[in-house]
Amino acid sequence: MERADAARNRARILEAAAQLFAERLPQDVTMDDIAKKAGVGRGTLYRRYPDRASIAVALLDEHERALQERLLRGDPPLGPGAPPAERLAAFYAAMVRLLEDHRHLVLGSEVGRSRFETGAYGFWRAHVRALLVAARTPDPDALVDVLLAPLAPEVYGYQRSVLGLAPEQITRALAELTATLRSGPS
Amino acid sequence: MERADAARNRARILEAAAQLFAERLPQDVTMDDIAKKAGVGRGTLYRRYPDRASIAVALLDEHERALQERLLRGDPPLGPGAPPAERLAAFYAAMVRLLEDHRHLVLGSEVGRSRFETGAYGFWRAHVRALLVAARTPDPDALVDVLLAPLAPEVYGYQRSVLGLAPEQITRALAELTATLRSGPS
DNA sequence: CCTTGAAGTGGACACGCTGTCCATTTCAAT
DNA sequence: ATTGAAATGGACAGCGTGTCCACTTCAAGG
Repeated sequence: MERADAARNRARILEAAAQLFAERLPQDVTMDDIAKKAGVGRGTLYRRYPDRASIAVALLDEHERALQERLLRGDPPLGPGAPPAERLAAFYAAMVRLLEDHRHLVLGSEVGRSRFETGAYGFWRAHVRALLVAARTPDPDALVDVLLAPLAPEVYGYQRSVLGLAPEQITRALAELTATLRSGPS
Repeated sequence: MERADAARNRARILEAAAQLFAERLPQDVTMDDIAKKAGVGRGTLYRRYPDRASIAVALLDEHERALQERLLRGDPPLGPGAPPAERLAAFYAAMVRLLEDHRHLVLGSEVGRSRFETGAYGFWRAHVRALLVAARTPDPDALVDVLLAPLAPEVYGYQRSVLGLAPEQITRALAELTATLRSGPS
């Protein structure tokens, strides 16, 4: 069980980190900033979260879980039941939504480590790979990361912030990629 | 004009950096390492190259120029003349080749800054965008970065090093994406 | 060949961030 | 109230960065 002071500090840390991530670029938020803002010592911070990424992951966790749950057991086309190409399109749309709602957190969760090492990536990968297999795509293992690449937070951030594209435009462009599945084995 | 000692040191720096990038992960190569190995002071190094990325870019420059030249004026399908979908496939194949041959350099060229800021990305972007326009794809601006995303060095590195995929597999998977162009406006 | 000043050099320095360590404090179970 | 295990927080060492400037080297002109 978690001690009272521990729980209090955990909450403080997460709240402080959320604020800082919202107002600054993730790489400009230092562990010291977070500790200071949370009113907590360095050691306390490091005890739970070894780096920025793990804090962002903690903040993002519930949102990602919710989507993972819907992918596994939700209604079609996001959940099981629809044809693979449509499920992929629905997945893209949902991910764009997730990226849009938590852009800075997602960016923060990848500072330092590469996105492939995170648990979430493994889940998205397994999901899309299953869709590829269901669609009888040749060599799903090679295609899956290719199809996930456009969802990298930096790509999305570039499209939104620098190019000024609307989320719907991006979703539509991603939908074009599902032609890959629709056209069947080549 | 460049002074003799300046030219000598420039050569030393590039050679030292090339060796270090080859034997170590780019983020583990420090400016100090490069200066030390080149037998040059910190100040001298920073005078020409403000960061690691600019050194990697310098090393990569001629290879990227060569491909850019072939895209503009080479034979089809890489150069002008072939249908857009085939030119895109050829571009993918050439990029895989470039990534394979200079993987560590490409990775090094993106340490710190995001890949979208490099001059090279702008060129690849313009090229693919022109192909999309030629194929009468709706909203080329949204699709172009999506199609370039799988060529991010981290993605390629992950597929090669962690998953153990062969370059040909990756090229083939990328070729599937060109279905997006072949299927015509939706 | 010598002078000259501009270009180039290199290493010391200050700074900021990271991650660890441990003496002290706080908690909750008895 | 006691107690020891858990938690805390700030000091500390280490490392990499980027800057600064006294010194050196170059090459052009007399």
